[in-house]
Amino acid sequence: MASSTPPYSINTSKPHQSPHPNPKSHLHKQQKRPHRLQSSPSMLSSSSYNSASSAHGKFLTPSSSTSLQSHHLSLPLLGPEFRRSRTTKVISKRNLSSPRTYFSQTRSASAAAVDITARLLCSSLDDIQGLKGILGSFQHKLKIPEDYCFVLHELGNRDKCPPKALAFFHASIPLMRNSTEKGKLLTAVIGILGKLGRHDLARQVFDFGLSQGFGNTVYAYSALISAYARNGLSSEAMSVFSLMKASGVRPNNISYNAVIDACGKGGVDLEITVGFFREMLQNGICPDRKTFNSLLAGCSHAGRLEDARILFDEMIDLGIGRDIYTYNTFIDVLCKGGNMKFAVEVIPDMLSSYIQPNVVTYSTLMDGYAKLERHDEALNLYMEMKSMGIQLDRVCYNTLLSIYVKSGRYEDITRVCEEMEVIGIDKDIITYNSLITGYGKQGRFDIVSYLIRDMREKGVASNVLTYSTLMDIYSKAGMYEDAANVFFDFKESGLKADVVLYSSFIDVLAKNGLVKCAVWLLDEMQQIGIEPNVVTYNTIIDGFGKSRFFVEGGIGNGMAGGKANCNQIVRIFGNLTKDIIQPMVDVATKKSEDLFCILGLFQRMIQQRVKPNVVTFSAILNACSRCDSFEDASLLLEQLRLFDSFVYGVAFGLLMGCRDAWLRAQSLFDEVRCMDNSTSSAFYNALTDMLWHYGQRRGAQQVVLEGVQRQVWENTWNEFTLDLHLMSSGAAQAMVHSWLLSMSAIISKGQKLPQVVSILTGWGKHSKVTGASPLRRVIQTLLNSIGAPFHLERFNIGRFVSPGAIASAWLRESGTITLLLLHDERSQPSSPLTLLPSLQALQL
DNA sequence: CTAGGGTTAG
Repeated sequence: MASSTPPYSINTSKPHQSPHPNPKSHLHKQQKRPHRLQSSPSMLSSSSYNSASSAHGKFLTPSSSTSLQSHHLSLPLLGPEFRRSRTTKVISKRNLSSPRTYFSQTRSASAAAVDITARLLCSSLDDIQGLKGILGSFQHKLKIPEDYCFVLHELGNRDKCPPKALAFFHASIPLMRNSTEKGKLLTAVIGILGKLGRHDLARQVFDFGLSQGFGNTVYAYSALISAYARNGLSSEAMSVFSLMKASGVRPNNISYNAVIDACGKGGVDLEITVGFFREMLQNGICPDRKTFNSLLAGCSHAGRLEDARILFDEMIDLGIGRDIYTYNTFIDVLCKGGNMKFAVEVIPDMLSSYIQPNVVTYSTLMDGYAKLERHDEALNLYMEMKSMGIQLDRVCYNTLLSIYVKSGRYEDITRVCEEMEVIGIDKDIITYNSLITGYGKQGRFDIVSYLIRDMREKGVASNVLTYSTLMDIYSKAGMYEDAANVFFDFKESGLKADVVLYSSFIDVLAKNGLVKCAVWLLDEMQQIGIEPNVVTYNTIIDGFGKSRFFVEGGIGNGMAGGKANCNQIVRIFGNLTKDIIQPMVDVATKKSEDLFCILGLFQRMIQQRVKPNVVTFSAILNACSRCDSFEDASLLLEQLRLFDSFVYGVAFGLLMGCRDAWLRAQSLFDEVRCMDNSTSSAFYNALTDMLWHYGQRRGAQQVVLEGVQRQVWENTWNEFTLDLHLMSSGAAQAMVHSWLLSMSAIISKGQKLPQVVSILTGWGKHSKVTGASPLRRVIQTLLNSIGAPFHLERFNIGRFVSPGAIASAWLRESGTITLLLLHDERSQPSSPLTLLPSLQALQL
């Protein structure tokens, strides 16, 4: 095609994924077309993953760097010394030995330990004296240190109250007889605090141990590394690991496993993670199955399917063996890549190794299907799991809930909640966030408020996702002031913001045309070290020209050059919701300032190497439609060239009425069609709107027909019914023309129209007021202007109807066809003029 | 010391 490879790929992959764009494609949608298999199609061609044809020994020698493999780990992961230094049996056996469990600790605990635990569980927190009293009365019966560790574990597992565990620790330390015993208690409390998500307290108590001279042990360091690992704080874990070595404490295999685990979870570059692994080998410490499982999880996180498969195979070759964790992690890698076919094929493999799939296996697979929107298959697995007698746990319930939320099966949400209640599974923050999303989507803000109160009562702490979710649901409902208040509440929460939180609030601002405010927020987030991603930018670009309210003194002027200021934003939103409509000082000035802002954004995107995707293009096209002049729009469109000359060529060509652009447009349309419906229809809507807006009405019509041919808008076009509810106003208007023309063609062939022909506009997707659909008004105006004999149905204001006979008579009138035919304001001569097939079919 | 779940643009 006429394109050179664009400097950026067009895709809508999530920023944290590592895309491997199909080099042939301009447009690429990750969610629907997982890329992992594309990069190496033969990778899993055998149903047996450890077949002889697989990559034996790849970890032992640097892999030959073929183009397909160059992005895989080409590493001598295991040097020859590893092979010699161990027999596979020793490692296998070590892994098979029963792990030290909570159960074994329970057995070692004395009756007194069980008693004091019960007492402490019902004692109140603020009563430190009481705690000391209880401890004093049991002291002589408690075994040191085992019983104390047992109590700590119990408090952690059952009470889930970090301060109480901490208080018990501090009260118990003086009772320990030496550093070793103190160290054991310290390790226990660090582990518990880490488990409870309080890595901050874990660090404090660790530092306390160090200062008191009993913390400088391999156990304490490992526990702290693991505490950070659990909470996804990989850099902290790595720095503790360094500190450990600097303090002269030699890491053991648990320390290495913990740091490798932290890296895998925390999204550390896989090469760095593997670096720890190599170091481990160099220091003569044997990796075990957990090491490999953690490495595998690292591959999963990084989306490196091929590396995961190599590891998965190597585990057998090296005699490490696989366990349920190995299989589940590997299945997860496949699910993350969307390769469900292969993911389910792992099950027979597991069974032949006498490992039964468990609730984790099922929830992984269910979620894999759900991510591909294959909800039915996900629910089938749920049924299968139930029939196998596998009890759902909290994670699995949450997975199920998210499937119901995504698929809009709201009545099932209630059922699942009741079921959880009956079984005695408490909702956690993920459950609450899902429920908030679900009920928010239904507009049940009463239930949302109840959920927030309920969380507070049950002591479940909100997290940053709760706030982003709330902002999103309020924003989608047009409750912008509520959305803004969520952001200000967040600032007082003391939680750490992330890119999604900022993007959500920026979206709220952008939806109200507050482009400048949005850019201030962009600055603010960068100042506190949060990098914007393509979503952040797309959101702002899309906000251009959306201003639908006026503010005293103008939004720009009052705060020009200043920083984002909460009070000012509050004031703006206050005015917004009070419907204060005051004349803007100069609307045109604001718009040109905003345009300037947007142009600056493109530069920032390029500087920060944020890759635009098809949504960026849609946003730019929409922004063009909102420009005050053709010149401004051209200026904006020109920026598209920086990103992708091919897409630019098509858009600009169509805008200028170049017939030649249609050939390239065809291939662009085909690429867009490979993406999911909402993504592609948004692009068609944006492109059509721009063409329509700038007078290229025949061009707009052609784009719409291309879309119809490719079924971009589901079931939009029937012979006698037109459903416009998924279309933008330009697209809808172009569509009405085409549809009426096609009916006219039908009539001219001698066919009769049915009793009633109708046009559906829906009620408007994001309209604040029911029935106040802008689309409906646009269509009404259009129908009036051409004198089409349609009227709104009495009890369905989203539907225009006309008796077939009347429509037919109107279409037969002499001037009607002329009215319906669309023309371009600009056209440029083309080399052999060809009518598009879609237009020929309509005999236009 | 190892596995699975929740959020953003169109």
